[in-house]
Amino acid sequence: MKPDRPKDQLESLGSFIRGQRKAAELTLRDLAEKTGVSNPYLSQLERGLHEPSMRVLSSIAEALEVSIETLLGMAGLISSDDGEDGDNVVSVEAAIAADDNLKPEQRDAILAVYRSYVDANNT
Amino acid sequence: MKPDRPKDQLESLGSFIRGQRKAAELTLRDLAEKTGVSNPYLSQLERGLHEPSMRVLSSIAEALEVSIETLLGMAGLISSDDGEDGDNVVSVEAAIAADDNLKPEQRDAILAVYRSYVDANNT
DNA sequence: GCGCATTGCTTGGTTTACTTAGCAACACAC
DNA sequence: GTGTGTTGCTAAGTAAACCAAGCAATGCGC
Repeated sequence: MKPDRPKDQLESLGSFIRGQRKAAELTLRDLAEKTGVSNPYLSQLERGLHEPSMRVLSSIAEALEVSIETLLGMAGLISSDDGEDGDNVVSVEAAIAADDNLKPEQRDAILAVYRSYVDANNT
Repeated sequence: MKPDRPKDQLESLGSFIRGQRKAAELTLRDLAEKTGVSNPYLSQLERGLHEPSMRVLSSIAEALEVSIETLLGMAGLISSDDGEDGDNVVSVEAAIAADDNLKPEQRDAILAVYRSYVDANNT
């Protein structure tokens, strides 16, 4: 059984968002406009009543100028784990995905090549 | 107007997940069990038909042993900044070299593609 | 040939994220 | 006092995430 208490996490995420919003002297409607999320929903998020989607969360992160990792941490989703590097399973896919020397379409292309190889070898 | 291309992002996220799952030699049902997400929904995610919630995404990240940042990157949500640069060239090359799913000639081919991209972008 | 197990996928429904319209409370004018 | 303009919030509905059940296809043993 997982301890699983997303309730507190959502509340602290909400409080954090509210704090950041107030610090930036934004109203709910201001933030709604900047994020493209409706103000009533933002209100509910700040009170921990809902779990926002990635899209909403990243919009908020951008509007409030905090990193999305910070928000994810508050939501308890990045929590403990491995963030660090070291020797995590080095996968080609992960390395390519993380490589900012590549343009998105180049990433897709190279991944497609890679996958086609792996696929062919597995079948 | 936003360029609005969540479609491609979802598809590449899905492809990436599928690639990682295959690389780990897991079936959809295996992954479903590890993540607590139903296998039909995973199937749809891998085909880019839905945008997963943070909860689902982080479950998948954990099960596949990739960082959630990587998945967010594939989903186009971590987009811009994030600093380090330079030596992920090394890591991509290292990852390809260490990948025993690839045959030697496939390794060379993929490395050639990768280097040509990086080269083109740097000049 | 006939099972039967395992693969990925579709269908139909439940739950939950999210929006649009609107309300109560506190301001500052007049 | 009665506006008008804010603020945050509630209510009711729509859209989308997510699940349980089951189907078609492939593969292996008989």
